[in-house]
Amino acid sequence: MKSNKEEKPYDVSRYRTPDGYTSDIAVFTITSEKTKAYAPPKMELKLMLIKRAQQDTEGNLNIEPGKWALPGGFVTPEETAMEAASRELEEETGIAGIHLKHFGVYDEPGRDPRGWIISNAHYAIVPEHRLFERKAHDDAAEVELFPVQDLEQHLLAFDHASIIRHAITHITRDLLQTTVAKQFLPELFTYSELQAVLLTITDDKSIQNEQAFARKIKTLPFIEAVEGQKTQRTSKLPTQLYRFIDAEVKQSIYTARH
Amino acid sequence: MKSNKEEKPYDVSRYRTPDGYTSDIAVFTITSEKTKAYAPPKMELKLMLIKRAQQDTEGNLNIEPGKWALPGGFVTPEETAMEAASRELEEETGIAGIHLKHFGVYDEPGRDPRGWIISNAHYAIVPEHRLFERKAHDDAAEVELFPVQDLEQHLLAFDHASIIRHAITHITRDLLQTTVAKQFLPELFTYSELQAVLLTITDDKSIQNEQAFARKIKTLPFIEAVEGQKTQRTSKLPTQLYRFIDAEVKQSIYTARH
DNA sequence: CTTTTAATTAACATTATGTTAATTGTTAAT
DNA sequence: ATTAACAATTAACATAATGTTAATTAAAAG
Repeated sequence: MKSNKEEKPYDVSRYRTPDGYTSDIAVFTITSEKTKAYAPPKMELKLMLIKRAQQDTEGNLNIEPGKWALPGGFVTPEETAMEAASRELEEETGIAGIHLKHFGVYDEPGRDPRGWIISNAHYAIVPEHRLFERKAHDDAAEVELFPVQDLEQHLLAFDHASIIRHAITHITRDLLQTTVAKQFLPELFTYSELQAVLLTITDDKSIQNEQAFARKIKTLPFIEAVEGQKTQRTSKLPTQLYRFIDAEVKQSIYTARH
Repeated sequence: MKSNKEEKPYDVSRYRTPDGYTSDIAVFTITSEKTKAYAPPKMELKLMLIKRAQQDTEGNLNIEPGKWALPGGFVTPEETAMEAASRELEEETGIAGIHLKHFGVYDEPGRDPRGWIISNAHYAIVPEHRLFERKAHDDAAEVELFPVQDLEQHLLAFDHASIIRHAITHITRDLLQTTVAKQFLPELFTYSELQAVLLTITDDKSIQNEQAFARKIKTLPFIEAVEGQKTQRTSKLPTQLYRFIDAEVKQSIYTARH
């Protein structure tokens, strides 16, 4: 904030102020399908949306009814938008303590017919198994997981189509350029499980190639093999387990291979 | 926004609303110092800050006077925060049409003593030569460029110390992982000029090494050599000029070298 | 004519990758 | 007991990229 010429100190009443500040959440999960025993799973990235009801619980007509929308709600003055996201997510789905990341603000005039409402958007990563906790809580809205590919065809509320496109762009970039893939995986995982996560959002040849990827994972500075820990969940042959370690990742496009 | 149980449609008056929505801008420039003729310049990344006045032009006491702060101001309902950033930047410095990027929102309760004020933060890149246009406009506040290293020691307004740390983190990452370095350079540039820009924020060995970097630039898919275009501004030997081309850059930490 | 210097090229050992093939350890069927 | 199946792992090797050191080039400046 600069000291604006028209500004009187401590008096903000002269400005028109926003009619609301909301927090929206793009909830991603990866569903795993076991095609058979002792084989790596097929994975698919999905986004959770809720269907807006015709009317709220007080019987009032709802805005944008019947359309699919991101979960979210109004932020209160006692919390940050990220705290609100966490709270809303728990109210909506019963899931607490999950990974959240801010990725954008939506403040285009007219984006919300109710007034000047600013949306602070986050994406969340929920491991598939934690979604089972959800069932008990979905008392209100219709909730559904959509594969990220076929989202375009659905009728979305407000400017959520645009927000969702950005969310997918951001999570895709973060999966490739940060260690956030960790959030989709168990503490210990095999090379093929990590590979399956990455292949939900990329067709990179070096990641598709099993031999190359299995060789590469051993040299990554932010992943370590866990001595003596093996699993048979992806193959009959007991397979090495890995874990992410805290290591700064800063990769330059000017030194990387292309 | 979900259809909250307590929500009446089209009636937002029941919620407490923010007292203000501001747009702040971390204005970066790289200053070039020519140590001698026919040699690459020494470059340094700097951040522009303004010193908050004791009182505004109406003679009222100002808030957080004497502290250094990011330029910025209140967003109006007819514009986005980015448009406000662009407008404020022009009002403040007379510079129009420069590169802006959103990097965060600051909404911690109590961050601004004037009330519930949400800051939407951007960084801006201004080529050094465009700062000369500034002189005429700095009618009001004291403006100064600070090397990004020694910012910690200055007294900063509000939570701007924190915002500035994030701004530096983001521009550093973007310089290495996107082609935004383009914004600091002329249309055509030599390998040593690009190298000098990158070395303002990294000590990566492969970028420091001249031979390696000069060899590498020729293979980067997002940069092309401009046929027959050479310059002598960095050396006596006429030097090849390059330009950025539009090419999607998506680099994975799982395939890159470490 | 000589020195100076950034850019460029050369050379070569080292390391990483792409690719194809073989080996391993286990399950499950015969 | 033997064998087929198969994901993981290792091996092998040609190709490509990188790190490093050194030589060459072209122009300026004395």
